[in-house]
Amino acid sequence: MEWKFESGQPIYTQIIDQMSMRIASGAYQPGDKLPSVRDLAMDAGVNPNTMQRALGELERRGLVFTERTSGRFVTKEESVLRELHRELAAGYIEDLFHKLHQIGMSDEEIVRAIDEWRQEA
Amino acid sequence: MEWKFESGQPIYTQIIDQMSMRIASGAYQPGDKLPSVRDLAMDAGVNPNTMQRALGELERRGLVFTERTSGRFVTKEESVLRELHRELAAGYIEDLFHKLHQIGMSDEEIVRAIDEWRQEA
Amino acid sequence: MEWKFESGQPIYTQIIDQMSMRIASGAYQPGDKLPSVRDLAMDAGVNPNTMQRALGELERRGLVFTERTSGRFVTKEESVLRELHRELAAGYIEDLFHKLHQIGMSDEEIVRAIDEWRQEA
Amino acid sequence: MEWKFESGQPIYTQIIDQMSMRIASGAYQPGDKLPSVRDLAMDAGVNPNTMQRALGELERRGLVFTERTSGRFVTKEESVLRELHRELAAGYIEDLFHKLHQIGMSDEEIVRAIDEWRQEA
DNA sequence: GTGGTCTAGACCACC
DNA sequence: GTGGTCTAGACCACA
Repeated sequence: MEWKFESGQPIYTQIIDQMSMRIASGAYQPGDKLPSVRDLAMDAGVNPNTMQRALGELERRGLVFTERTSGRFVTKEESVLRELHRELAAGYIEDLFHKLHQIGMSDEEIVRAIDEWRQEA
Repeated sequence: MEWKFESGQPIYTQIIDQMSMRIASGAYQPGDKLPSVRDLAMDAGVNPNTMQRALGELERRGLVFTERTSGRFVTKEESVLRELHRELAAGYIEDLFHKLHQIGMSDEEIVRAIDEWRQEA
Repeated sequence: MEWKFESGQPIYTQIIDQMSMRIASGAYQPGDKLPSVRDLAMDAGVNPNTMQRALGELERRGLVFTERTSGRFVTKEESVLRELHRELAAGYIEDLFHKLHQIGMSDEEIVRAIDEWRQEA
Repeated sequence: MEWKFESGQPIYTQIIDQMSMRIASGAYQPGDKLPSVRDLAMDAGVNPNTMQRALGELERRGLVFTERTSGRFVTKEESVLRELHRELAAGYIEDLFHKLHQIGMSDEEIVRAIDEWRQEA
């Protein structure tokens, strides 16, 4: 499991995104215990406070929950996980359309390009 | 115009991608003269050699051409630009499918998600 | 049993309030022997003199009484306990109305809010 | 305007509560510019980070909004302010019932005590 | 000047 | 050991 950060965006939001991805992809399964804040922070090479902030936000979103003295766990709520999938997909799709709009493609051209790509692949 | 680099991938390939994007988006128009290697390198905060290498590759791909005495220019060949668009679009589309496959979506689900997203937006 | 003090108010009055609450709530039952001044003071983390002063006031109010040789005891006088309840209740109710007046609610609105709260809960 | 903190509860939550109270009471009017994070922090005698955290939460709740370089302002959304009043009132009322339950009063006795208190006052 | 982010390091309560 | 909170101090982008 690797961390990859790019400049120009807060690290804690990038952690949120990458942790969300890991949960959505099943790298962390529902009910799994996450590594401790300190371990995650060391692994990502960031300050524990920064990791804590990201995890706090993930908790606020319902993706993880905390048991005071034993650790953090991935939620088992299916509805939350379904919504996570929906939001991630919407985000990535929006990114795609945004980038392709930038190079002058219309929605119709994009849809056509997707169809063509699928036939090739 | 800003440069954004992420760790974990060679800088010069990232420069190639971003320069390609600028040409495809029209930020650099066909026939435009590019800034000097030294200026581009300073602007991007990279070593001139790195920028040189990236520009060499862009030239190999036909996106830019050099006139010995006066500098580098964006190609005016429409076929090259069309192909650039096609390749960029294919790359982004592939990225999208890759990410969504990672979170367990099938091709059909992805296509459906795109349709839903377009209706919402 | 925990002690909680806030700045901005004399400690000994806060002790009086919290001891009153314990008696009213039955944490200390009528006739119960109280811990020694020294133990109470240590437990609360205050100077024995401060605790002594608070206990003196509780005695003046009739909530506790002293038997020279054996210690301090919670009163068994029902009338005193009834009055204690009445005063505590009045104090808390006054607090509530004070706070809600501060945010601009009239007596009628407060009563209505209480009714609504009880229906929800 | 004074700050009062009690031990046993995180400072940042107490700041949230007290700032909410100030907004609800009109001490800060809708649209008012708040003092800067640093000024508020100095005034409250806490670290700027702690104040920042509290203000961030107030923003998440919609009570204040930020204009990047000019400061933070109290929301003008009436619905948010109405909801704030409702929540504050509910919280205080719940506190009252909780405390009075602790000293053995039933809901009916509490309501009766409130009526009696209002007649006396 | 403003808000926003990040690090380093400390202390706490809980079990 | 766990998460949670707090401080001190730094740097950034923006205008």
